[in-house]
Amino acid sequence: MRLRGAYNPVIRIAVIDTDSGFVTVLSKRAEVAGWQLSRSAGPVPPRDLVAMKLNGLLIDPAVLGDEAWPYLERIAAMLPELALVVCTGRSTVAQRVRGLRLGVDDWMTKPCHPEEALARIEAVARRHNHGRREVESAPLSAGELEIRPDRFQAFVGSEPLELTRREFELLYLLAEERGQVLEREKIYQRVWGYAMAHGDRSVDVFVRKLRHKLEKRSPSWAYIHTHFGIGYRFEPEPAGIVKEELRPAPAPTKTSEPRANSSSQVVHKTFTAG
Amino acid sequence: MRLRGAYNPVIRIAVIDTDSGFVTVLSKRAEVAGWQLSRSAGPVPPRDLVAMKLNGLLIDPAVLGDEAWPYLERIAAMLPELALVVCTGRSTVAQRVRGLRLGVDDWMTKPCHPEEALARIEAVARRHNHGRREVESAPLSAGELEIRPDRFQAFVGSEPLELTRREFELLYLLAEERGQVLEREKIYQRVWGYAMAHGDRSVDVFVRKLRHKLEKRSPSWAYIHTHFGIGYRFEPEPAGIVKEELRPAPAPTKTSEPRANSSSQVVHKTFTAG
DNA sequence: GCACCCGTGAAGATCCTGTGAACAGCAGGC
DNA sequence: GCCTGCTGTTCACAGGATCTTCACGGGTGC
Repeated sequence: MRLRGAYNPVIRIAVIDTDSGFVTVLSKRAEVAGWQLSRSAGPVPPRDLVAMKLNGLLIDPAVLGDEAWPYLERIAAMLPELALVVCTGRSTVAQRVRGLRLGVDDWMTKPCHPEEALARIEAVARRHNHGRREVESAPLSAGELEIRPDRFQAFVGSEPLELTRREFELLYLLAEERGQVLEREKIYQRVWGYAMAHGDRSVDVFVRKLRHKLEKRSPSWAYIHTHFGIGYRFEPEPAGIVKEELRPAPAPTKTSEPRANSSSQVVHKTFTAG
Repeated sequence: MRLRGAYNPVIRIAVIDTDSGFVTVLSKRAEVAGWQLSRSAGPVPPRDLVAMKLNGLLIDPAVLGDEAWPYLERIAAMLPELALVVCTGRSTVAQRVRGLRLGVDDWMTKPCHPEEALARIEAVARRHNHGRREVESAPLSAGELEIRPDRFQAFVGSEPLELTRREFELLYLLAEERGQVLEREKIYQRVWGYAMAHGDRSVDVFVRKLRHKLEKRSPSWAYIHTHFGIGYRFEPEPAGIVKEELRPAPAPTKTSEPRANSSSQVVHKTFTAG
C-alpha cells in the first residue's frame, strides 16, 4: 500500500453481520476486487465508523435488535456520503420503504449472493461518485497564491503559508469551487467527512485562521468572502476595493470621513449576499 | 429551525413496462408525491429520453426482447445522471450483477410494490444529488436580470443586487414560477418552510425590499406584479407598459394622461386579474 | 362611500459572524 | 512515564446584519 492524499481512491467497506459464512465469502471476493473490508458482529459506534473513513457499509439490522432503526437513521444522517446497504432476512414492504426513505441506499433480502451484494454497493458508490471530482493533484493558482495538493501546502512565491492539514483541505476545497458560494454544511461535509452538528463553528474558526495566514503572506489580496447566512466563497481579488464606483452618487452627507481601513481592521467581506 | 432552500425541482420519471395495472397504480402514487410520470409500453429512443429531461427511468427489460442489454447499456452510457431502475420478473444473479455493473442503479424483482419502486428511485436520486453540484445551479434569465443560484445572488450585467438570503430565495421562487400567480400562503410555505401565521406581512415586506433593489439596478423593467387579494406574480416587463394592447378597444376616454412615473412613485401592478 | 388590502417606513428583536482564548488529544523527545 | 509543542475543538462575547413587527395612509374592489 502507498500513501495517498486525503482523496483516497481505495474503497473501504465494513460489514456488520453475524452470518460468518456469508461474511467470509464476501470478504474473499472483496479482497479479489482490491477493496478493504472490515467485519463486525455487533453495532459499531457511529464515531468509529467516521474514523474508519468508510465508503460503504453493509449491515444486517437484525443484529442490532431494537436499536436498528435509530442506528440506521443516525448513520445515514451523520454520513450521507456513505453507501449504506442493508441485507437482511424477511421484511415487509413498509419496512423496506421506511429504510430507503431514512437514507438506506439499497435493501437486499437474504439469502443474497455475495457477488450481487458487492455489485450493489458498487452501483451505489458509482452513482455517488458521479458528481465527484477527478484525481486532484494538479496545482491551483489564485491571485498570488499557488495551492499544491502534492505538498498539502499553499505558497506565495516560494514562501509556504504553513497551513495545517485541515486548513489546507478547507482552502483547497474552496479554491476548487472558486466563485461558488458554498454553504457551511456542505463545506463541513466535504472537509470533515461527516455531517455538521447544529451550531458547530469549526468552519468559521478555520476560515479565520486561513484568512490570517493568507493575509500574512499575501496582504494585498482578499481571497475568502463571507456570504451572510449562507457560507463562504473563494475568489481572489485585489484588496482595498470598496466598490465606490457602484454608488450612483456618493452623496457626501456629513459623515464623509473616509471610513477606510482603520488601524488593523481589515475588510474581508464583500457581502454580495447579505 | 433554520433557513432552507426554496428550490423544489419537479421530479420527472418515465416508466417503460407493459403491465398496465402496475403502471397505473404507480402513476397514482407518483401524482400524490408530486412527481411527473410518463409511461410507455415499448422502447423509447434514447434521444427522446434525453429530451424529456428525466430524473429517473423505471424499466422492465422484458418488453425490449433481445435488445434489452444493448438498450440498457446505451441508456446508462448516454445518461449517467439518470436514475436507472429495473423492475422485471425472474432473473439470475449473473443477470442482475451484469445489469448493475452496466450502469443499472437498482434491480427489483416483480411483483414489486409501487411504493417500494418509488422509494428506490428516490433513494438513487438522493444518492446521486449528493455528490453533485446543486441540481439547481442553472441561472435564470428574466428581462435584464440574471439569477444565479450558485452565488445566491441576482445580477444586472455584472452588478449584483446585493440581496440577502431571504430576498434571494423569494426572488428565485417567484422567478421559477414565472408567469404564475402565487398566493402569499404558498410563497411563505415554500420560502420560510412552515405555515404562515394569520396576518403575517413578511411576504409583502420582502416584496417591497426586492422591488426596491430591482428598481435600483434595473429601473426600466417591472418584475413583480401584485394580484389584489391573492399574491404576486413574477414576469419581466418593460416598464411604462400599461397593457393597452390587451384592451379590445382602447377607448381613450378622458384620463389619457401619461401617468408616467411621477417622481419616485412607480407602478408595480398590472392587475391582470383581481 | 365603505370596508378591506397593500405599500411604506421605522424600530426592536433576533440571528450570524469575527474574534480571542481556553481546553483536549496526540505524537515525539527525554 | 512525563513534558512539550502542535492541532483541532469548543466557548463566550461583541458588533453588525438581517428579519419581524407595527402603525399609518393611500389604493382597490364592491
